[in-house]
Amino acid sequence: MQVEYITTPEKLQHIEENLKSQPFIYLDTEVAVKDFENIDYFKDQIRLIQIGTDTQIYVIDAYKIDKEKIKRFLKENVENKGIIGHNLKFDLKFLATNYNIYPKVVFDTFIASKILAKGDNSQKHSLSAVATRLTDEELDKSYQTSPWWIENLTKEQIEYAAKDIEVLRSIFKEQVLRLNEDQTALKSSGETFKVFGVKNPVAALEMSFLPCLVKMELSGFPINENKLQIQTQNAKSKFQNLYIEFKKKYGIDPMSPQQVVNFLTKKLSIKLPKTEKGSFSSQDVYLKDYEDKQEVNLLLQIRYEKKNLDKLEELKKYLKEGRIYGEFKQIGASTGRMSSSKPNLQNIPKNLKHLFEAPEGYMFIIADYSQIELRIAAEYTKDQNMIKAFKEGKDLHRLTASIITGKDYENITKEERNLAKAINFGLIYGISPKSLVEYAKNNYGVEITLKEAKIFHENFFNYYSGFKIWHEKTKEYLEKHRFIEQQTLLGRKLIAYRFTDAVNYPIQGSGSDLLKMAVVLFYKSLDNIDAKVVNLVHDEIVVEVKEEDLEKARKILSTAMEKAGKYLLKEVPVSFEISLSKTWNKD
DNA sequence: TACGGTAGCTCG
DNA sequence: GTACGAGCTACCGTAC
Repeated sequence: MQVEYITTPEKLQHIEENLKSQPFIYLDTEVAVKDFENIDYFKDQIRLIQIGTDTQIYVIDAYKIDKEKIKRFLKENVENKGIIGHNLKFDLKFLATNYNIYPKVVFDTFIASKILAKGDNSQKHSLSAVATRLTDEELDKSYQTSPWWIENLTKEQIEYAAKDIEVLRSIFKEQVLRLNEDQTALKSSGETFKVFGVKNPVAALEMSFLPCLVKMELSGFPINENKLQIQTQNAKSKFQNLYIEFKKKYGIDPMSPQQVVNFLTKKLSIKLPKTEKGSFSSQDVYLKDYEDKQEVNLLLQIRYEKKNLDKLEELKKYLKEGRIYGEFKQIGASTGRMSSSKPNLQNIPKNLKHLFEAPEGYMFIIADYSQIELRIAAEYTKDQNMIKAFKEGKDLHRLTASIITGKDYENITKEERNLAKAINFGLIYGISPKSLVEYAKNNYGVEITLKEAKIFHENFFNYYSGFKIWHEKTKEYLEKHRFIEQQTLLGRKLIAYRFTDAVNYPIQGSGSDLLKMAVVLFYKSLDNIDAKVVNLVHDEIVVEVKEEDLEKARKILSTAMEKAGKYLLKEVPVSFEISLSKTWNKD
């Protein structure tokens, strides 16, 4: 292993010569983080920057060289090259905050590993786990959390830092081979594709998306701090008062499921259904029928206030100067969807969305794809009736309502439409008539009998026969082979063992392909416009934009969403809503 | 006291 | 025969 430890500006200048001809480099950083649970991307400092070519490894000590000199070096030798690294979101965030460096062409072996796992959750994707799986090399990660802030690093620390790069080389090469084996009908293009020799369109998309995600995390999501504080105080006193009232009146803790169940069944003689584990369940939906009892009413109120309070306090934990800084996993679900945490910005209750507010002089553009999963399902199953309906711009829920009830399209009631909504969504996931009864009641407040559910189920499949065929084929294949390898519209491979997963994964996965592609296209056309994506929620994009750029940004976003839709869906048109608003609540 | 599982809630 | 994907909090039993 050829390792050079770089501690002077002269040495730094010297390696520039060797880097000049490299179209891409391997990169890793070590950061002086004392508490890995609480990383501060804005305060913590990069200690080492490891840069590798196929023959050389340079370990640059950021504590020994003037910051401005390193910055200039990175600007000229790193920012515009292809960057290969493992879990690059971490390194790119620090390069941005420490040195204002934003590479655009990247290949992340962590993301590649997740793509290659095809949705298998049991696989681990740490650098050492990937090394073990793909190469003959083993990696000792025990130095990862060693003290990277001490003045003179040990020889072992430097060697450890360099070793990561060495492993990276073999992993990258093996991954490119494996990704390229997996070519699909759809061809990809773009810089990422060319620089790294990657032909896999899913990899190309994910790698292009990564720098967008870095920007989004660093941007944070603006919130009205004042409103947040006041609302938290209100929620707190409201909850406390109700909590004390309940405890005084009934002598039990309303937050203890056990005590609540005992109280409801013994004292109020309420019949409760069982949970999966066989204990009684006191879920809100089962208590709705007893709302007129004051005990139940108070309990439901307490739960509602408690949820609000929890979410508000969770938000406050991650508040910094009027913005919430959350984290996203780029591939958080096996389907390819993102997930969000610390705090979770993808499950903000509707009644708290108004707190998110663009700062003075800025606005939000809120865009979401309409009935996207249903459209994807139509594309996927090639169901002619559903495709036709979407082409004609029909209200799909209303159409389904008329199909299952046999009534005219024009005479469908609100309740019937709600029921159809339940069926449309349920069918995507392979719902059974039995579950449909529950689902319709719990989510749409529509009560039907099992017999009715069976009829609706049958009517649905008879009309949307493309679905029936697709479901049957999938079921048959699964019975024969035990598992099935599905594919999203972009070519993301997903392995399913259960029927419900087999019909759901490609649809949910295609939705995530679509959203990511729209974001990538948006950033590509943005030029010098002061706009940035501040949140992504599966089928929704929230952009913060300077008021004078509002119209331009709206147009660019609209074009991006349309283009992504046309690229992925050939038979079914996409449709989306775009609204301009000061808060996350659409005005 | 620490940890993991479960229930219950939010979102798509 | 089974609707899908996430994350967070609180409770509660178990292990130390």
